[in-house]
Amino acid sequence: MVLFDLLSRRWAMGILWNLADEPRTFRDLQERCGSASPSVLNTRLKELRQVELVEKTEGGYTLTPTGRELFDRLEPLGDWAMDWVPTL
Amino acid sequence: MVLFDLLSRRWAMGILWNLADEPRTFRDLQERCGSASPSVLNTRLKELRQVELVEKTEGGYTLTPTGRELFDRLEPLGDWAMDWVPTL
DNA sequence: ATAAACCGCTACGAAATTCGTAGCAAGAGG
DNA sequence: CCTCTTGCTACGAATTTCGTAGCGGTTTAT
Repeated sequence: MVLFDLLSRRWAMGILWNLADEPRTFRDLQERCGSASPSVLNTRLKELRQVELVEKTEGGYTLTPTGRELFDRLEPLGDWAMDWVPTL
Repeated sequence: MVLFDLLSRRWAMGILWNLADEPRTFRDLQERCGSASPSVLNTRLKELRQVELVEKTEGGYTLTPTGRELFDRLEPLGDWAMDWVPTL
């Protein structure tokens, strides 16, 4: 599964998640992703841009239309997680 | 995000995906996950069992009810990926 | 009963990924 | 100028994953 392989790289899902609301700068993303190291973050952003899920605009990094499609499928998962985590 | 952290470990999603239809043996899972090394596979299974998403029965490894709930949210993502991948 | 095959899993060194920190070049503002 | 912020690179250390070998146990075939 190509997608799973891509998403299971560290911070990949977190990036998509944090770009959902509004464009974010590099450093903004960094903070929101538990202070991910800039090298990994940059690598991940390159990968996500290469497959056109994320793009860079003047406002910062943001989701492409395709990226948003993916996010829409990712959101239920995140929502479900909110209810699930406390049960641990 | 605790769930994202868990799922973004190698093979985690693949395991859930492959347990969806029927219980699988250790070695069966191994093949289906692109010949993941037994050490990682075992580590991942331990983790997934610890949070009770997966359990071990006489028939092999299988999803718990909670695991299935998660899978139900994961499936749309996989389905979407099928349509998406060709566009690369 | 013995061999052959399959099972779950451990061991362990090599390879790849990620982390953490430091810091540079470029642009904005004072 | 000087300072601040931003995007990003560098690089060694720490962690994760890989690949392969193999052990002990159970079933199947001979």
